[in-house]
Amino acid sequence: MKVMALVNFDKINDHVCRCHSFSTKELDFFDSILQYKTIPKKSFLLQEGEICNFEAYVLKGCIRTFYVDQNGFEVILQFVIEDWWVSDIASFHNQVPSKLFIETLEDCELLILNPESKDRLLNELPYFERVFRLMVQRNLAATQNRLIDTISKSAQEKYEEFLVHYPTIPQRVAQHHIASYLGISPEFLSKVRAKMTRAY
Amino acid sequence: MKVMALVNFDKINDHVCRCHSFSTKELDFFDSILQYKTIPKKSFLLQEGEICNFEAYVLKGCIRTFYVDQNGFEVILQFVIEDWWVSDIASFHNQVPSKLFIETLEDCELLILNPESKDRLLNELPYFERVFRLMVQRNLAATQNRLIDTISKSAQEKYEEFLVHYPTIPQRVAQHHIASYLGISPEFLSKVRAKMTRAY
DNA sequence: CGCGGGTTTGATGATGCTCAAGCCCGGTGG
DNA sequence: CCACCGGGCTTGAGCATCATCAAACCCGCG
Repeated sequence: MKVMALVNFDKINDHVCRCHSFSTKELDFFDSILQYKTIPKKSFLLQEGEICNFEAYVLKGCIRTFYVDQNGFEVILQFVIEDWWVSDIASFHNQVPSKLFIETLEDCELLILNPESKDRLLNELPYFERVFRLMVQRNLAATQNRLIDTISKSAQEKYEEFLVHYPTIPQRVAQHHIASYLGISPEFLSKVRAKMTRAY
Repeated sequence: MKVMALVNFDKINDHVCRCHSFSTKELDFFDSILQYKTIPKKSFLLQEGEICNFEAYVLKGCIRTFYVDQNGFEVILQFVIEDWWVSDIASFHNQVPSKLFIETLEDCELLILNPESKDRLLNELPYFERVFRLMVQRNLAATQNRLIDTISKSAQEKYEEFLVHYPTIPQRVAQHHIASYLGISPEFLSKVRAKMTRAY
């Protein structure tokens, strides 16, 4: 209980209140259901074949979710940083084995929901359905935009787009991870960058 | 009222009951809110810049949603056929101008929800929140899978994947539309197909 | 100081695009 | 019934983009 008092719920409470204005009492209940956890960097929160049993809100840190294709190549789906959620929703909700890996890139502080606590939350406070639907909707919109960029833009355009959209990420993650996210080889990203600086 | 009696709601009722088992009475209310509409082929349900004011369940027909990039190239996001929903969710929910086009490829029969009727539905029958969340989740999972394929597979692999995943679509839509969906040029898709048949 | 991961650079080659021409086929008008 | 038209599909030549492989470099760390 003392430990709980050390956790700052302001950010996540603000976060959910952007979807629906909850009362202090409701927020207290919500907070009481969350499980605070710290994870060192380079840890796997989830590996392929496991059933994802969490939805985690990132208080601090940086995480990547990625898929490994049949040739052993990693495709990074998302970088997740402060004020975002991370999970494999398909695996979590259908309780089926995941096809994804989820790995911390920095030491992380998380607030975690597991399937039981999420059920409890939704039964108690049905308006949270909306919070999660909006979360998924935002994710879908972002993924659609990324799909369009992946299809219709050149490597350089994709990288420039990435820089304006996620200006803080390049300082936090390795360059070959960004290449993997963009769907290009690390060597080619290096050449693109060289060309961009040469062009002042 | 006579007209309504002609519309067959069985399919859409089955559809929503896969998410939550609703009573006959609840389903009747749901059906009464839906608006039946027929649309001839080659019509636009939505054009870039408009605010999307519908979520449509496809009773019959085939629809494409696509984006036009800065060079005027179309990128097809989805083919939507019977028993699927079509909308620009981002535009619909946030009431912001859409970046998408939605066009019928065949004569269509639709069941339509507009923002007011959807609100009414969700207030009356909160469990429908879940129906729509699952709908978005499925869409997200599909889009993620497609993103992975787009990044990690060759043109031929993507086409083969498309054939197994959507076996009925090639008979219904033009080949250059499939190329646009796969993110390859129509000429190259033609060559891929030629190569595949040559290899028996 | 040497090791090792990450990045850079260059040479070579594959994948897939562009452009242009020809073909197939259904629809239309004479 | 045929000639013509037009949209979509195919085919080929040449080319841009980007991957692959190998070597060198950079730099933090033990």
